[in-house]
Amino acid sequence: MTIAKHGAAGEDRREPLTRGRVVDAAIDLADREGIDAVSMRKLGLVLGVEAMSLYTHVQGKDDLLDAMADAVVATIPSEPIDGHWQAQLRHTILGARSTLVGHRWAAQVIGARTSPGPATIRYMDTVAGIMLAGGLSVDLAHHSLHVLGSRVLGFSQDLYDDKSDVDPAATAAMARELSKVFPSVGAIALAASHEGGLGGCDDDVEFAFGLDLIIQGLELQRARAIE
Amino acid sequence: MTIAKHGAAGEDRREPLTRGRVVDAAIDLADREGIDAVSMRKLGLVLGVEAMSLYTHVQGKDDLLDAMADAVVATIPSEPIDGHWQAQLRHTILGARSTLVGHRWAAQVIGARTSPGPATIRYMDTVAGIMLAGGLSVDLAHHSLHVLGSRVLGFSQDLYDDKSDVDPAATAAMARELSKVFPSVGAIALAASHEGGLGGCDDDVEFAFGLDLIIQGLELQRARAIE
DNA sequence: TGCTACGTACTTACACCGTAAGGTCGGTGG
DNA sequence: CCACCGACCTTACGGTGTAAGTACGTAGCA
Repeated sequence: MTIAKHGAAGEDRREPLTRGRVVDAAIDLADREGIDAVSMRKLGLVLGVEAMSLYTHVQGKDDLLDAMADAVVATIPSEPIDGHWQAQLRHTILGARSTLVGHRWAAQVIGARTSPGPATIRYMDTVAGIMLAGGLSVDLAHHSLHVLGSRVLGFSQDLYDDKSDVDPAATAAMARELSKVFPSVGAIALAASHEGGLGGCDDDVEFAFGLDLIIQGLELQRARAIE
Repeated sequence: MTIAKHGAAGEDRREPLTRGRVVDAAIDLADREGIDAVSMRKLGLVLGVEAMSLYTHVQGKDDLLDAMADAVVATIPSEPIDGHWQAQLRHTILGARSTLVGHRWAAQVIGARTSPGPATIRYMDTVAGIMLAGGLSVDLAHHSLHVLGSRVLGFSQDLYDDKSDVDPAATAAMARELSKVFPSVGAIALAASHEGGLGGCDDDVEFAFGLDLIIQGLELQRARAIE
């Protein structure tokens, strides 16, 4: 009765593939057998489809990995809690970590991506929002984002590529655009695009900032233990 | 006159391959063309050798990657500087970072490895030594190693696998063995094997420790900016 | 000296990978 | 009705890691 696909008898017709189903299946496969087991052929097998059919919903393997990474980040819980900004921040970051721990491949994949997806930016906006609301300066929040990003994700991901082939004006314009949807991240990006010249961040500076933060904290702990 | 290999005319005979030459060439190739360009065939091409010949000196691709990672870590400068432990630590970590920045693929590769090589342990021993000499408790030094490790290498690498199929006694024995060559790391491992029960480290605890260190540091910065 | 054993390098072959190119349906809008 | 289109399949190409088997120069020893 119902419309049959191809040579099927007309009853076991599977529901059509979608980008979401492909990505979800890939995540599932990675969770079960590791990220290396995620190949187009094996993924097709899982979905009862030829490998090449996946390319109608996904541009290529890289696009698939991007989508997987962002989909995982999208599942990070983001309900705010009460309390001062430090408790909020702690809660949010631990939530992110526990999500990533549930997908052991995720941190590695996210780290290999060149630019963050929408969910990732959204998450950064949440974190940035907590810090700005807590009274941290835009500048300090910016540094913190780098430190915490590298803490959670295991690397430091720039919001913009390091490529310097864009002029500051264009970068600033992009940052303004960003602000409409993600005000906190936008504000940070806007500030960075003004001072940094090229809109990028100096990785060396960010690294040293985080390092000094840690060393200073350790000294505090040491002194506290002595006393 | 000299002994010719195979069909060669007798003069252009290349010097024999060694594990070191293979690894060095692989590092060179990765530096120039990225880690993805490092394939057994391409590496063989660079060395004027068939791909399979590499397997005489390297157990497989994984072994090669392990060796590459450890070789890079081995080039981290380790000359101590004068000053208090904080300056020493800062100097050492920044040195490690600048080495890793020179091999952009390295952090990713190290992160994907399952256990650290000798050079990596040696480096950890240097860092641990600075902290212990600086007056940090073994426990605090242990936590710090985790925080700093994940800061430099972009991940948190356990000294032992998480597998709990070894009894505490054996782990402790291994730690004692380790102490002979690497006293500082050994001391930490020994302490961990006593308290942790299974000799492993609780990743969640380590993560929270580092996170709190950072948050506490940020609050300090915030307050300082206000005043 | 001759013979053996071994290490090094080569050849071949296999199963897998990502994906370019093109074919074949069924459903839909003109 | 028909032309189109999107989902799916088929085939094929050049790449990957590596298991297995082979050839050969050298070292050790009789």
